[in-house]
Amino acid sequence: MVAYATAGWTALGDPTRRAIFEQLLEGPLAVGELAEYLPVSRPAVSQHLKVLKAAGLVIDRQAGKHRIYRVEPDGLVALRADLDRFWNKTLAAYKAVVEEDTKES
Amino acid sequence: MVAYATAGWTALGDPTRRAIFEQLLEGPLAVGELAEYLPVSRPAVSQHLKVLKAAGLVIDRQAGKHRIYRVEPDGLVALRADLDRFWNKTLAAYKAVVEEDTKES
DNA sequence: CAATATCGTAAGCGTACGCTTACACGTTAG
DNA sequence: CTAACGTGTAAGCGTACGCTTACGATATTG
Repeated sequence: MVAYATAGWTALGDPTRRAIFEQLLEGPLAVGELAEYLPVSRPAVSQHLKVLKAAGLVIDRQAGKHRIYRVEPDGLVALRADLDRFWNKTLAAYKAVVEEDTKES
Repeated sequence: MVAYATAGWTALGDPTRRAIFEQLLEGPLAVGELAEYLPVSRPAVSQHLKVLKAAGLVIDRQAGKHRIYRVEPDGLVALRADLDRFWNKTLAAYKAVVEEDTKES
């Protein structure tokens, strides 16, 4: 199994979703509050939250009339797995390049 | 400074670019060879490589008629910095949640 | 029960963007 | 010098997708 955080990469590929996610890193917020920090409408935030939730990056909780969103580690774990794999393979490639350069003298 | 790998996130946000990048993780390739692994045309690959290069994720080297692309660590370093920040803040948020739950008994 | 608040979703629109075809440029070979 | 190969880029097209407005659903309040 190679494991891909396809949904995660796609989710954080959008600038507005990154902004939403970064804001939630500062603490849980309701959708309406979240929208105040952003230059887009509340429904737009709702739609982005749906994507972030599907990627396991946020989780929501009903609190009276409000729906509180907060960050969740699951999606980040998958992204870290991918990124670590990228990193290790990149280093291996670099090592190969260095050895190749050393060989020719 | 907060540092954002904006270009990196956007670059790897596209599935085709991720496929290109993953292929390059297996070793350096020319544009034409790279295109053989993918369901898109060679010019499309060229355009994606331009984006990946701007994000510091790949680097190119002229080799005769061919132009060899290979992965580069710079872009990954920036992504790792962002992801580590996400991770730390997420853990801190979780810690706060646990303490809050412990308080109420 | 009516009224208000908070939110999700449907519908529709506009634009960014990923793709292809055609062409231009540089390099190598004959 | 011509021909052929490998590639980048311009032009154009089609569609995915991010956004807004309008509406429906649920939960609290009076």
